[in-house]
Formats: sequence, structure tokens, C-alpha cells
Amino acid sequence: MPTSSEKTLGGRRAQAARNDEVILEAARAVFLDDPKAPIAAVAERAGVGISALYRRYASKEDLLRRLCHDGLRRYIAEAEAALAEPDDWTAFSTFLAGVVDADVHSLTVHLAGTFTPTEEMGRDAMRAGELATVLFERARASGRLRPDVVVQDLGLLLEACAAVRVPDSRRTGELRRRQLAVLLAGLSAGPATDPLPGPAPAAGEFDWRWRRRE
Amino acid sequence: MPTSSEKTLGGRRAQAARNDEVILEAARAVFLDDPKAPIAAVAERAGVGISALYRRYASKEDLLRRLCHDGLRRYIAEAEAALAEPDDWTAFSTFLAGVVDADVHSLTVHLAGTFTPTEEMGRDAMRAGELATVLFERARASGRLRPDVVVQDLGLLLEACAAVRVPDSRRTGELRRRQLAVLLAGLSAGPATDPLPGPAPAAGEFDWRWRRRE
DNA sequence: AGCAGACCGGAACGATCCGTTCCACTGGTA
DNA sequence: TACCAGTGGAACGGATCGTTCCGGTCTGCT
Repeated sequence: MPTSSEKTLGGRRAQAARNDEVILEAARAVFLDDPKAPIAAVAERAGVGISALYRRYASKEDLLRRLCHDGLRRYIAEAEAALAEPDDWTAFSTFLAGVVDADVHSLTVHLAGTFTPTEEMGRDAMRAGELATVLFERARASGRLRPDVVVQDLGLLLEACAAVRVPDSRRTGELRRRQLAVLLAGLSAGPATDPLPGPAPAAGEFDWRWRRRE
Repeated sequence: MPTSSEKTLGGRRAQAARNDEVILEAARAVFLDDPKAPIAAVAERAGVGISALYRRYASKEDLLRRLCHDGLRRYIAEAEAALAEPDDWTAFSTFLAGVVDADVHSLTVHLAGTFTPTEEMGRDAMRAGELATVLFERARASGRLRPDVVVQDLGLLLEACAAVRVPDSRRTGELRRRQLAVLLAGLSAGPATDPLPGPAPAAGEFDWRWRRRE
């Protein structure tokens, strides 16, 4: 059970410990590629049997919840790391780049609704929102953001980047960075641009994703 | 069989003719919302039985192909309409707005791969690409496009807009317009912007979507 | 009036697909 | 040596979905 002192473990125990990671990694890869992939696909990708999965997670929903929560934590970690950056705009853009690179959006939003969230996830989601707001406000204060964008636009932006997908995952990453660059340029204050149309996205307008679907 | 002189048709024939449209409309709405919805969902939405569907289309694949081809034709129509606009940039942006509003991208790209395309669709797809290129080149010639974008970036842009989706379809449309505005601003030539990163998307890089999946 | 058949609703069928359980087996551990 | 945590994968039961089929209705024609 103790994950510490992994190196001292030999043979069987070591394999078990290794499987912990292998399975999580495989699950992330598989569900990133297809949010409703079957459990068997994860086992196959991990090169283990199905039992190895069910020994660790009580159900598919459990695994999904874990994956999603990990993504949420990663989001928070990226935000906190970016907060250390002194330049406001750089902090903002590196935060977004980090989130896009880690494909956090697919891990959270696209998996949301397939399980009942825990309270802790609710708290983390709230914290994630606060951190993003701080970074956004700093970027706005720097004057490089056009004045008519709002924090909630970041959700659309991340969705747009996550939507880019080609069979090769490395290439997908490159294209997403490109997309992000275009979007950031679009969010930048420019000379005499037309105001953004429509009511800006409001707080809570995307909460429905977290309600259980189907 | 003749679709002309619809008004003179009474009773039963009229209902049949009406069903033709009702079914297509329902199918569009349903598959737009969920590309792999069951056939029964279409029938339910249309308020008809399943037989009414199978009387018109030999299989689900047939219906999907029809829908996709219609979308492709709509794309071409939007492009041709935009070509009439004298101002190059306006032509470009109204074209994109038209495609986004009609949700053509979901109808074509998201349905592609679920059926074997006909030769005519291949020709239409090629024509669509040519028209888009013409509009793009005109926009570039107008000088309002930043120099390092390529036609293929339009695919990413449309994908980004199609990715925006909330339960209410009217609101979805508004948010997509907003997203499009940000992206267009990002594509516009500005003062001293960093060059777009990564190899630009190349011709044929998105053809895989049309190959049959799963 | 009466009939043939176009048209329709929806139950039923058969083929998957998928989450989960179960059991036999293996190799490290005590 | 005896045990059992850890494992692979077949098997099960339920759900889903495309398609077929049958019984019924209404229309237009004779």
C-alpha cells in the first residue's frame, strides 16, 4: 500500500506499483483520445488485464473521476506556477499555453458529466476559477487585453484549442499552439477594432457541463 | 414522386411531401446536436414513425451522406454568395459568418467518416476548397490579413467556432459569432505581432477526416 | 362503392458493445 | 512449503441501435 520506498520493492510488488502509473497514463491517453472509450481499451493500452484496473478503481466512473480531478489539479498547478511570473501578460499567456499543452481542457470539461463530482472537486473547481480570474485581471491591468473581453471568454478559448485534433498527437500540439497564438492576438488590444459582438459569456453559463448527462 | 406542384396535392400525398422536409429538418437538428444519435431519435423529433424514414433512405448511412452533401452544397453557396461582395475583406468575413451561422462545419466534418463518400461529393469538396481559396486570396490581397496565415488555417478557425456549444442553440450562435470575431481579429494584420508558431497547416493535412472511421 | 396500393406507426429481432464479475493461475513472501 | 495479493481474460447480463416486418389507414382510381 505505501507508495514510498518504491525502489526497495522487488518483483511482484514493484510490478504492482508500476502498474499504478502505467494504468493511469494509459487511461489518460485513451480517454483524451475518446472520452467514451471502453474500459477494455484502457487495459489493452496499458498492456494489463481488466482485473488490474478493477483492483484499483471500483468502477469506470471512479477512474473517470480520478482522471478529471487530476486534470483539475494540473490546471491549478499551471495557474499557480504562472502567478510567479512577474510580467502580467507573460504570466497570462504561459498559463494558457501550459493548460493547452497538457490538454487539461479535454481531461476536465470533456469528462465532466460522466460522473457525479465530489465536494472536493467542487472546491477545486472554484479555486481554479479564482486563480484564472487573478491571472486574467493582471493581464487586463497590463493594458494588453482589449477591454471588452471577460474571464469567461477563456473557456471558449480553451475549448477552441482543445477542438483542434489530428491523428498525430505531436502535430496536434503544434497546431493548438498556433491556434492559441491567433486567439491571443485576437484578444490583444489593437487599433480601432470593432467591439466583440453579443452578450459576453456570463459566470455560470458553462456549469451545465458538470451536470450528469444521459 | 414529382416534388413540383406541391400545393395541388391533397391529403395523403401532401403529408408525404411535407414529411420529406420535416424528416430532413429533424435529421439535421438531431445529428447537428449529436453526430451519432440513433435513427429513432430523428423519427421521434420529426414526429413520424421509423418507417417514414426508411421509405426515403435505404439506410442510416444514406441519410448521413445526404445531410453531409447538403452541408457541402451550403458551404459552396455561401462562398459563391460572398464572392459577389465587392469589398475583399467583407466578402471574406461574411463568408465565414455565413458558414458558422449555418453550422455547416458540424454537418460536413463531424459527419465525414461515417459513410463512404460519393464521387460527386469529392468533386464538390474540391470546388469548396477552391472557392475558399479565392476568398482567402482576395482577403490577403486586401492587406488586412496578417501575412503568415494560410488557407488551411480556416479549417482550424471553423473547427474552433463549431466547438462552441451550449444547450440553448440561439445562445450558441451568439457565442460562436463572438468567437469568430476574436479569431478574425487574431488573423488581422496588426502592429508588430509575433509570428504564428509551428509549421502552418498544409494542404491535405485534414483529409483523414473523410476516411472511414471505426 | 369498392379495391389496390402507397404510406405509415411502432413492435420485434438480431447483432453488437460494454461494464462488471468470476475464476483459475502465478510467483513472491513469510 | 503454504499462502495469497495480484493478475489475465473469458463469460455474463444489460443496454443500444440499425433494420425488418406486419397490421392498419387513407387516397385516388375504376
